[in-house]
Amino acid sequence: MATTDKASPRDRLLDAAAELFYRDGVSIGVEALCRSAGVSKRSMYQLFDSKDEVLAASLERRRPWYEAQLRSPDSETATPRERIGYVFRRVEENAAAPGYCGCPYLAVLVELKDGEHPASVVARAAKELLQGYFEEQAEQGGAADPALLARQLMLIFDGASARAGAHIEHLDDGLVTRTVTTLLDAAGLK
Amino acid sequence: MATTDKASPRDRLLDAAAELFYRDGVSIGVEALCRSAGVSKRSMYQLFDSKDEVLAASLERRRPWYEAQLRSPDSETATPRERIGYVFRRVEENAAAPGYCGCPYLAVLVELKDGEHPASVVARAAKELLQGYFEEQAEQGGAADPALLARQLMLIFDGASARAGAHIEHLDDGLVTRTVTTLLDAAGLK
DNA sequence: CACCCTGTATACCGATCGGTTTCCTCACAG
DNA sequence: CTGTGAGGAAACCGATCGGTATACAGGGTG
Repeated sequence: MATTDKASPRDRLLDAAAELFYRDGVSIGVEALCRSAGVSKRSMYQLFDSKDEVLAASLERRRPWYEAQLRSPDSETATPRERIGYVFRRVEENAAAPGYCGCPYLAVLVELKDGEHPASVVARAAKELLQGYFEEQAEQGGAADPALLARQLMLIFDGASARAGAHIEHLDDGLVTRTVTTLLDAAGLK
Repeated sequence: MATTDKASPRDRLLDAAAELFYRDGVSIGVEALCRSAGVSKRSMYQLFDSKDEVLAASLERRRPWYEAQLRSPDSETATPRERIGYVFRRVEENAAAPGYCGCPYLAVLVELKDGEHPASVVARAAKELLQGYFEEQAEQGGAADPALLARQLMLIFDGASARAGAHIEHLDDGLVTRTVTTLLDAAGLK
């Protein structure tokens, strides 16, 4: 889609994989995946050992981008409260976009019930990273129990992502940010 | 499994479906499903039009049980706050049980990205029912904004279910009930 | 030119998918 | 006893699954 034709087969494959796995689920076939990427199955199996590895690699590839997206741009001047708020404003924005299907990492963890799956490992790491970021900010902001607050924020993050992705909740009225504010206040975050 | 051999093929089928779809996901095959239920494919396709209908019916069948399970036993004397707290204590208990895979309705909604799927309709109804229950209790308890509180509680419910089901969170230390208490307090629930 | 090296296209593999059909057994009604 | 209908066992259907192998086209480099 956004992938140029001059990109390497590997990049085309991973970009197509990220999009298709996200939109259609992990049960999308190798045939359809390769067709969409403009890459032959031969090349795919030359670059990766299995479809599972492609899925894992596509998640891994998106991680830095996903991470950067949640990081407040005015990272230097912002307060911890602002940085946390920024994450959830992004969630509300993303959820409103057409084609939103929730957090891709959580979706993969739910779809692949197997926690040993290579893609599950990547997804779990992404989740832990965000939780670590929350905890860091909570600590910096003087929260009474930074670890607790971080876990609470993850509950909201994943609950909101899952429900918006399943289209049983609309986050366009500040539900998430208001809820987060309540938790931040209760935690004593400056 | 727990199903007796004297149960009707329909009941055996739906019980096996509920268990297998929950544990292994919706991509489980009809062959395995029928084998596990001790029912021939012939009978299955005589009772239902398609595998999708079996899935939907199995969710529908579990709904009254699921619902009753979340309803406080001392329904008459309990306060709204106690009734809401009861739901989340059940979540914490269930999540600790081996083989827990999260809320089956949310899992189905995530796995079947198609919101028009018959099973998605059933799952969505189950979710709306719980949310309605929350809203009812919130109103009865004098919450400032009952609809808002109900939606907040659903965020926690689904976030906790999904994360515990994906085994990236353990709810055995009261994380959920403590978070809920914070929200109930902020909402001014008596 | 020949020689690789990538990469595409495609046929193919055995297994499984959702779904249909045939056959046969067994319980019960007359 | 015979008839009848329910239901299990299993063959079978075309399609698709993940994965492999063969054949061929284009672009460097000697």
